[in-house]
Amino acid sequence: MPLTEPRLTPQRRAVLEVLRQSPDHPTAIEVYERVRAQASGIGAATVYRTLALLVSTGQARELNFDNGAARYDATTERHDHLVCLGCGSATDIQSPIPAAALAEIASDYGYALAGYDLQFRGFCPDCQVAGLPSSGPS
Amino acid sequence: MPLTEPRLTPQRRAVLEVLRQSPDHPTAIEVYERVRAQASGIGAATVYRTLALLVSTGQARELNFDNGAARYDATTERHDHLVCLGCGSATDIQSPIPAAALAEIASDYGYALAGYDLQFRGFCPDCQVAGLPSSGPS
DNA sequence: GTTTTTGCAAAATGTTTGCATTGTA
DNA sequence: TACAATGCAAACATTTTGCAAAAAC
Repeated sequence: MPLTEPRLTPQRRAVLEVLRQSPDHPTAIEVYERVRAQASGIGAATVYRTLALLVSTGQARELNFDNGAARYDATTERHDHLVCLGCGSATDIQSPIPAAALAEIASDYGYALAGYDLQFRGFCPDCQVAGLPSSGPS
Repeated sequence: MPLTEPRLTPQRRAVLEVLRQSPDHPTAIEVYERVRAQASGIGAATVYRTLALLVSTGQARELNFDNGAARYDATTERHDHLVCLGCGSATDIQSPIPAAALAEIASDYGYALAGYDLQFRGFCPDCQVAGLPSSGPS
């Protein structure tokens, strides 16, 4: 555990920059590749460590859409996601759940709620079109 | 791809049995251990393959609460989960999102919705009590 | 007897960690 | 000069896969 504030090193700055410029919720390895593509050298372990740091300091969120790699989001305000079953893209959307519903669930089960994660699954407009020709009977 | 129906082998039956007797959403390895504990021999790969088969045939659901191991649920009707941040336990709950809200999302974003996953995070009653003494300032 | 299923071990995947080196207040 | 941060490689955890042996239709 560090005794001082975490430093904003060039590597950390680059990771945060890339994440903020990435609306597509990249994985750690995608962040790593994008940082490298933008000139500066960085190790994969540093990317993992930096992403964990950003999450722990509230500057990023970790997303778990499936059991593949974790994805990261620089949008830290509460929001939900539409995840496409065709192309895997994830779109930010606003939650349709009223806060009152949360409080009710909490009290019903004696839970102290900290938050929730909500993902909708389906096919995005592009994949609906693309899927039509090949989805017929074989 | 098999040309015939999947067979209900003893191993597959044991996996399904164990899962149905497990309300705690076990991981693949936990299912593996429980099947082994109940006498019959089975390999881990068979458990993974069987769980995937059960999910693909609609007899089980795969849960992704965090980026650890996937967890499995023999309750296939739509439901959501309360996940405890203290002990990791997961409780089934009913909190359906109104169909009207789903329809609105679909039309707003042009998605063909297939479903959604909703997990609440918080502390279960036991962990609220247990957490109090040790959560003070250090 | 042909096809499916199993089980093991190896490979693949995603992430974390040990540690020597580098950077910095 | 302490402490923090990096980068590499090794370790780790989970899951998938290749393939020969076993089982089922």
